[in-house]
Amino acid sequence: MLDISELSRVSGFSASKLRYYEEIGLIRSAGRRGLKRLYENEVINRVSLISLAQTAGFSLLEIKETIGTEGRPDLDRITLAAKADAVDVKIKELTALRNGLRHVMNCTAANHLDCPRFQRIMHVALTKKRAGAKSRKKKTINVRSD
Amino acid sequence: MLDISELSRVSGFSASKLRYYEEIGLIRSAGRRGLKRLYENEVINRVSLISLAQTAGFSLLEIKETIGTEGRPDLDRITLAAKADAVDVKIKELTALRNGLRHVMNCTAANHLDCPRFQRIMHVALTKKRAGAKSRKKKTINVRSD
DNA sequence: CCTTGACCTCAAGCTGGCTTGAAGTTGCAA
DNA sequence: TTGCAACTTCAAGCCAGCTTGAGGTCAAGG
Repeated sequence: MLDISELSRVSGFSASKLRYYEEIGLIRSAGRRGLKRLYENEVINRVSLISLAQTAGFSLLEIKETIGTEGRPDLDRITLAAKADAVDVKIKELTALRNGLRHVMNCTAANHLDCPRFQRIMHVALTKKRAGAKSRKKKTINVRSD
Repeated sequence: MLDISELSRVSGFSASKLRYYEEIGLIRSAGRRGLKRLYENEVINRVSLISLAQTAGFSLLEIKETIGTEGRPDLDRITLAAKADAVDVKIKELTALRNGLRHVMNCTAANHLDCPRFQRIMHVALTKKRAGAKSRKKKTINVRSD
């Protein structure tokens, strides 16, 4: 069992962040010693995973829905599959972005964004990003023409 | 040349977002017709790239520093290389995350986060994420969690 | 020429994800 | 027993990244 300062040190999360996560149900303390929270060792894995999922761009709410509340491990295959696919899409976008950046580093074109080679590298990602313009559902929320 | 509603439709960005991006110097309008902004076609590539970079987790400020203000294409190799490397790290993390999620889908362990196979899949990413916390202290810390 | 509505500006508001601060409680060492 | 550092709660504050609203302007169609 860890107290909050130990968990903080081991995980790299501030104590306030850990309390906040507990408040919103992302992690759970196993009990108290007096007032003080006690955490099980498994929580370390959990916060690492949370951190990773944040890197992937998921909101805390999405993360909660995906990895569930601790102690209630009924992870839904469909949700998991959807998240895995979403991550996969992101991997492809980031790969294009990385390659694009690496090309630009060595590109002598005046305006890199208009360099044909750059555009070819980014093609899939860019056109996908643009494709959301109609029937969009995700991050850039429905665009009312005002 | 596009007006803001055309750019909005084509890019999937709301008009207010486009105005906001212009305000903070991320994009530029080529001029006005009366009051109304006119954008060059290249801006479409730019906003797509911005969107991609956001997916990669960069702040608008970082994006601005990396891709520069339009018309001033002095992209710095070192900055670009650093960003490309950062993206590369993220790709590796996301790959671990995706594989982890796909494993959990088919894993029958009671608590997935403690499943050894899951942990092995995520190992590199998880330990990296944890590395921010120096655990060089006198007291014996039981970081192992399985 | 007049209307219309798509644009404009500027300030204020909102959400997510925390941090900070004030004030209270407690385990533990002396 | 006392002292105090380390915790606690709860409310308020902060930043990024937008959106919303009120009120103004203007170019084009009737």
